[in-house]
Amino acid sequence: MSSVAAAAPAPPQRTCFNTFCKEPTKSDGHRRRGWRLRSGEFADLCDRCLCIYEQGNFCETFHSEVAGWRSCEACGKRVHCGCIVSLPSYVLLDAGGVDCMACARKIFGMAPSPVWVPSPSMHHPRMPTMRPPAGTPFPGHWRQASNLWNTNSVQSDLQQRLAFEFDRPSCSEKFLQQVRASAALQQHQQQQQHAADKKFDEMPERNVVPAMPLNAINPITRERFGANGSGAPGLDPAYPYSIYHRAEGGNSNPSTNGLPHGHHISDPNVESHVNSGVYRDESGSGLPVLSPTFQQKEQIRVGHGQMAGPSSSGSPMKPQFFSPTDGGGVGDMRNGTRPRLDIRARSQVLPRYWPRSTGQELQQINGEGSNSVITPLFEKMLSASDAGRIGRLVLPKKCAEAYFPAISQPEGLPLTVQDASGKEWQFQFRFWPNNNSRMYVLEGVTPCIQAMQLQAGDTVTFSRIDPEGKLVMGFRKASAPGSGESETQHLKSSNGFLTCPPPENNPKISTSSEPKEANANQPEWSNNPENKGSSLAYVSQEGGFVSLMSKPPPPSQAGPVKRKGSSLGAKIKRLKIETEESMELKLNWEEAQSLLRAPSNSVSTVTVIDGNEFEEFEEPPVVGRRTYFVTSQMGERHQWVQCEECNKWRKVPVDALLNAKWSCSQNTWDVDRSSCSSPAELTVEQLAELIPYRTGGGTKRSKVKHETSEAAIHGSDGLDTLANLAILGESESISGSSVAGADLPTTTRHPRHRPGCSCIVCIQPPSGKGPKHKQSCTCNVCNTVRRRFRTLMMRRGGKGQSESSSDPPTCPTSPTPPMSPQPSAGGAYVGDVGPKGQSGIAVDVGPSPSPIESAVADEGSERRKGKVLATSSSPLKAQIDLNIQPEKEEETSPKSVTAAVAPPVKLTDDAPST
DNA sequence: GCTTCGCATGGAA
DNA sequence: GTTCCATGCGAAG
Repeated sequence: MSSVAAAAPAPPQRTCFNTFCKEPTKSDGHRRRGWRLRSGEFADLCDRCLCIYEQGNFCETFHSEVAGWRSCEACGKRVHCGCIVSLPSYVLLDAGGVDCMACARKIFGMAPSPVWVPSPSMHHPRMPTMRPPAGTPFPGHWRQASNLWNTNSVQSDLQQRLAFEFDRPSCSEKFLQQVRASAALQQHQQQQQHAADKKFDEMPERNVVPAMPLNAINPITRERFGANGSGAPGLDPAYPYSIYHRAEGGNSNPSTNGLPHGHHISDPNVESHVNSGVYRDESGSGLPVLSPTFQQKEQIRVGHGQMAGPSSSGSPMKPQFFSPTDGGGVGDMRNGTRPRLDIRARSQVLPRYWPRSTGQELQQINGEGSNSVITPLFEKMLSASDAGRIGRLVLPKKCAEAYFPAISQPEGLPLTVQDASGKEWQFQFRFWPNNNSRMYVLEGVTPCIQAMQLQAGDTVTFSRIDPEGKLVMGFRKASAPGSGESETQHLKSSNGFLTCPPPENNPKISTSSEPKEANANQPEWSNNPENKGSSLAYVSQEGGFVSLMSKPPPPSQAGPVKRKGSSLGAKIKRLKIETEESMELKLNWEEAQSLLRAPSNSVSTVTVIDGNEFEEFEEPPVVGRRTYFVTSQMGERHQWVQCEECNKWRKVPVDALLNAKWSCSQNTWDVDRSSCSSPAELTVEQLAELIPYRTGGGTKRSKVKHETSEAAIHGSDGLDTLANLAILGESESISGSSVAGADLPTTTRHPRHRPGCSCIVCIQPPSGKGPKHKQSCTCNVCNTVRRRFRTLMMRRGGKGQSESSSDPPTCPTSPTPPMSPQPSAGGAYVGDVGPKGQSGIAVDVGPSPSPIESAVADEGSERRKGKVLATSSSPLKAQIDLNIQPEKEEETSPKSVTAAVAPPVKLTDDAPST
């Protein structure tokens, strides 16, 4: 490494900046300025050094003994690689080695139109080398930055540091100076950068395609560097920074230079790139993928002097976007207002809005052979609000301020956006004042959204075509490639650029700018032919649409299924996952899929769309096969599940997760009863003792005892049973969801959410709201639950022998099974008849109850104690008044009770359980 | 009663 | 604590 470069910060001195020289410099006020230093000043050189430097012989003269000399692969000439002065004197070759600039000119000058080829592996993108613009005097203004690009080391750091600066006019030179100054640091940084690169590669945002020239002539670069001069033959002045890939045969080593075998200019693939202006990934994906690292480089390349570099936040990945119009003063945006040069805002664009447009998408925008430059600006996953009928697309503030015209009035201005088919849409770009800030929206997007058949979870992309300055809106369906839905009739590529025919050619896509009410009224998911294979879904009461048996979007892209009150949508939206991860989730979902079934009491509506039946339910799905948890006197816990085919009840392990469609053949735990022909383990009567009464019938415990039909058993699913257990003895029942959400129906004993009441019902938040309760939760509800359980235990302990065996409660998740009959949280005692004559069986039903559920259950238990005891042998005969005041109860609760508390487990709709 | 508009709210980052 | 933004919601048409 050159000591010259290492001594980048120029100290005030009177001697030649070249430490090998030490000649005094002139102090006549006319210093001989060499290269620019980081400080912005110039290396102060003596006359001799300056002269040599200007001739490009600085290294050869003064650094000949310094490490870093290499031989030109072509002519063998010694070239000093590393010092700041040597930067323009060589070109790094793709296959390794260097060419001196003279040879590089000869070799590359014979090449066809310049092309740059991305790495076959986005993990190791090819670092482009550069050549000077034709006619640029060497080593004049142009500075080769091959060192910079050859390694990732300097690049990220440098771009971070220079990002902001570079987007300003006249920063290019500064940038290049920085490049030169930083080149000396690269060797020290390589190790660190290697790790950083690895980190890059692991980042999901790596699949980013930069602003790309598609056979493009960047007007700015053309302007800056002039028309084709007298440079090397074949050099296109339109590509002053074009990246050359030297045909090196098949000796490329991706590990060393990121290029695959055969990636040379004669490669048909490469040729096609040249012809089409498309670069693409050769890794087999067929999609052009570039790392952000590459993107940044390419921005530098194309947008020389216009790049909005990454922020200095420390993130090496934050891509920045530029426009040839930015700072160049050319090509004002079509919509009237020049883009602002709010680079800070741009640098603050959140990663989730970073564009991930593929080259194919961009090509579709641009069209074959177009000379325009596509600049992906940002993208956004549509929220339910965005995709809804309101017609407002909330724009990320930073993106709006960075890429859309500046607006000072809330009314904003109309914005013409072109879609992939060339159709132009008129939106209103405006904002609302919001918390001393602004909230930017695009209004009137409904027609466009509908034309694209977009829904929540899909992604809209915004790009810009330069030099026209057109805004282009594309989209990407949530069922993106890899979802295995290639069989769909259209939009199979799941983006707005590939296979979505123009609306006029696609009867499924409205060409009207008027909202399609019919479509809008349809449940989005089921209405979307994209979702073939979907078969079951329900519309939530809140208006949210929940796919049930249907195939939902990947979790990473699924639109929110709940509206306000649920953070699921936002979480999902912000979840950045890689394809592999999404596949994992997909598989998990498929597993979970088998746990879903339609609610028993819900009437479905069948809609036929494109020959596919979609069954919709008004009620949320029931998750998993209904089972009944039973604990014997011996503490043995297991589940009872009914075979779907033969209706026989089978005993399965307590931890078994059963499909909604479970049959004896899946009884792998009991081979003797793994067939429907095997006899039942228990008689129906015995089962009736085990299984609580049916739902919704207003039946009481005593009634259950006389209920002997399996249909009766079947009529109650886990949640319903849980709820009914909770208020056993009441004439009303509570649905499972009501239990979870405390959306209790009106009872004769307690009004729904009576204001001011502190009972266990009223202290709960309204349905679907309120915090989730963890085991350590000390909220009022949970504390009340605990209190009441202690009370219950104490009361039970004070009663007869049956209660005396009421040990700490058990629950399905309890690690220590009880050794005696006991009520579990949400469970209930049943009679003395149990499997194989066992008595004192505690029954848990379904999922682990939440504290709220436990509370209700406990209250039900208490009520049972008081009310049912007199008429039943069940230990749960007491009754509790829902109007009980917890405070008063607390006063009467013994302090010494240390009964275990059922682990609070929040039961949510989206949590699969059995 | 429906839709649209504008702002407010609150969860998440 | 601040900012963003998804969405609720009331007012107006």
